[in-house]
Amino acid sequence: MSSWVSKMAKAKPSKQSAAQSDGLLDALVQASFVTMAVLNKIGAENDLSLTQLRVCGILRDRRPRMAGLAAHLGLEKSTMTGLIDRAEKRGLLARAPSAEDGRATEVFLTNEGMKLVERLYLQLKQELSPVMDVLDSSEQRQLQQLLRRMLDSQEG
Amino acid sequence: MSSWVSKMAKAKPSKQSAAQSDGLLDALVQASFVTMAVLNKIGAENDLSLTQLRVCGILRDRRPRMAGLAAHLGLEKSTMTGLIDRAEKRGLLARAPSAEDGRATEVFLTNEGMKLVERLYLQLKQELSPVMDVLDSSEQRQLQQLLRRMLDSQEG
DNA sequence: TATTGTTATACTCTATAACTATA
DNA sequence: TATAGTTATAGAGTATAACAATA
Repeated sequence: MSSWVSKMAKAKPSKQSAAQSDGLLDALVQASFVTMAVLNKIGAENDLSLTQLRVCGILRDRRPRMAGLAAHLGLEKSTMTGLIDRAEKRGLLARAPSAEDGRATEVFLTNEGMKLVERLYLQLKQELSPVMDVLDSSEQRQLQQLLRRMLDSQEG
Repeated sequence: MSSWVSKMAKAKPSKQSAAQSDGLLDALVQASFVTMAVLNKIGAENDLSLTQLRVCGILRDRRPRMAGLAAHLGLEKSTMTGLIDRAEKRGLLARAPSAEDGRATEVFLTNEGMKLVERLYLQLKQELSPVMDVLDSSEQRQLQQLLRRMLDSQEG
């Protein structure tokens, strides 16, 4: 059996019996954990949780409402309140009442937030480049297209 | 600029100015969030956090010590204590003193934990299959190899 | 002395339930 | 009545600091 959610060293090497699709599954999961570890690290270095980092990334070119954000992230509305509260207190983003719906609140990045997000994106690129650059330019394009096709099938 | 950590609908379509490597970066990050969402959902359905799910996956074929586990996950020792406490109380795993080092504690899955992990792995396979099956068999092999090469370069 | 693990403490993330205001 | 958002509360995840036991 293959290693699933880990690449930690095994005590004993196990036999190679996984089906092909398990190999892709494991690779996908492991790659995700590596990517998430990088995102987590970048967040931690800037006092942002993974969720807050993600919110900032979303706000980069959008101005959603609280409920829309919550739905997109798969979180409860009440969870968003605290999340946005803390980021707002730090000056990264702000709230404003919606012009169309008196009940709704829109969320958007402040100038400081925008500057931070640009910095974080560059940092992300830097930290993942060594991994991506193991592949040559043509392979990178190939990988991107394969991933993109999977993602686009997800009601993209 | 591309969507980075999100595939949420944009208010206004922005211009296509990202370099090629940004495209791969975004695809990688988005694929990771999709994968993590599936893992999170499977965990939630079984009252397991992402971290606990991961610990169970690691314990599938290993018997690490507390410190090794913490180092592998990038967490503090004290965090592991609570994490393992809760899973142990649920009967999923257990602790035993190390034979070689009187200070060390080994962690391993109980029979119940093993049964759960096998079930979770099958569920993960089922939930990610629709996404992976967008690609044909040869493309899947290609994707796996590209990801694997990136992962193996990471001191694998 | 250094390492392994736990305890105590504090803060963030998250969900549920109850509430207010608007549609 | 239904929806948008907040508040109150509780449990889990996480880190820091201090500690006990062993190496």
